Amino acid sequence: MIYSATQMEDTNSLIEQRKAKLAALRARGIDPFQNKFTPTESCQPARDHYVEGREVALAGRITAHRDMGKSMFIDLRDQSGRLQVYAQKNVLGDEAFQIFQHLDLGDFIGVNGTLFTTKTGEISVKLTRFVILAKALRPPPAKYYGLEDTEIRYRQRYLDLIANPDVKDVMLKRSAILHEIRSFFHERQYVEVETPAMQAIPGGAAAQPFKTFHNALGCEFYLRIALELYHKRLLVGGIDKLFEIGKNFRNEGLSRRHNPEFTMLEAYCAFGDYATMMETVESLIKHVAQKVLGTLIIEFKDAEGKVTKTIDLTTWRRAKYNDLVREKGGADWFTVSAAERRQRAHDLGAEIGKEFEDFEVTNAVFSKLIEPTLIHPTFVTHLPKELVPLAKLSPEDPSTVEVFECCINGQEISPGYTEQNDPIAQRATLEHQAGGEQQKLDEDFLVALEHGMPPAGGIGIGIDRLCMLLLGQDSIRDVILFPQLKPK
RNA sequence: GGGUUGGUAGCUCAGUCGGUAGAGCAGUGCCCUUUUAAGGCAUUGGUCGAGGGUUCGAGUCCCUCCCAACCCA
Repeated sequence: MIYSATQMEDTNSLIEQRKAKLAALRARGIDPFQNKFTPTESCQPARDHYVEGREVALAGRITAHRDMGKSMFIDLRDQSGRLQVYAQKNVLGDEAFQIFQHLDLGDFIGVNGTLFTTKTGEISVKLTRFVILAKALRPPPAKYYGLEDTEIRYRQRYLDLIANPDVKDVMLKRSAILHEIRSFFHERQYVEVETPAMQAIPGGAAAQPFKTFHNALGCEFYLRIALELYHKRLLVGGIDKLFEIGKNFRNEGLSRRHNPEFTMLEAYCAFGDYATMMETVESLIKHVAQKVLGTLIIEFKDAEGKVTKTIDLTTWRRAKYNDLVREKGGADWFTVSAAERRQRAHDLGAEIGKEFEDFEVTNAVFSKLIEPTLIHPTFVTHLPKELVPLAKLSPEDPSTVEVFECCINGQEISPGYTEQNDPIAQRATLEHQAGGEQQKLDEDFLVALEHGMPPAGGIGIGIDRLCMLLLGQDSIRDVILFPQLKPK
């Protein structure tokens, strides 16, 4: 007996029991933490290439065991899937079989054996030899209920990945989405770039930054809130088509749709404009959906698996902002008085702050009453210039700008622009934004523009939100492996 | 920041009116050589999120705080 009752009597916690087993193994000269074991294949391929009697070596985690006394079944799991292993006392010998019987759920082992099919028709491995690769000192979550506790799921995501196969599937698909985005842009001869995450002046968006300090340089840095300004420097430098997928950091509250660090895609195309970028966004998302999901019809399901919402990515509507507002607020919306607009907005149910300017009243109607209804892809174009002060005016209607917001599932997925390349106009808007605080003005960026930036179209897409959309997840935390939580 | 709900065994959850903290699974021991949510018998396991209060007595009632989810801003 290597595990006597007396060895265990003072060890009543599950962790203590496992540590006692570890000590007992070591006492027998067995090191249950091996450096290497080379499997011939993974579990699923072994199953796929079934030949009765074929010798295999497999490695994985024990996720279930069924002890029959003088024989025993375990489930071995690796990333590819699960394979059953059958151990027999008369094959292994008394001592090895007893050690095998005392393995725990969660232990990693390597096995050698031959493939066979059980009476009940399950492809299995008849064990001839095994080695303990890593002993688990803590018990895994229960197998049938999975792991429900949201806090443990997010804080200890590895347990979530072990217990909940759907979670793993979402995370693997997120990886596939990123792969397909890169592949799409590479196919179109875009260059993938990397630009600084630590910036002396955080620009390109209006958001609260995180601050940090560089000891050797003796100065403060901010974590970037956008990628844009460095990308435009690269357009000046002659990199005509570029994209970056990187983390942005915004010092704001957390919610179902906000994580303080999030992944952003930005792409710029010299000699393109906002219309070029509409085509790009449409093609990109169609490409990714088709490759990763195999369909352009996205279904959102509730807990019972019932389809609650369907989004059709096959047709992409293009509509002017003012036209959408007129559809909702009346054909004469822009000809009545500002006071009348305020009254109508209120009557329609938009919340209007007392200090709202006229364009903000209209935008409250858009963002609260129109945008949430844009379920299927819609490019909203020609936004009023007050809303997007950095963008270029539309030659056909100078009260609007050459901008789009791509809305899907009732929210903005991607904004796109004809980028500002007039250094004097750019300086004016940035100086206005800085409010006279010279230290907030990115002079280096303005100097770059003065060297000449080609006309260009640009887009940004929040990757986390794109993943939520494509993978049918309602919370950003369910598409991020380690979402931000308050430290305990 | 405000509101709602929740936190009890490793996991999933009960816990009535304030009266000795429970179940299933997991674990441990015994039986069982083709099981698969294996089965049978026995059995261990608790800072009831933390702290304070009321009470003869608090998982339960009151207060403060922590963490999380959802809704709102």
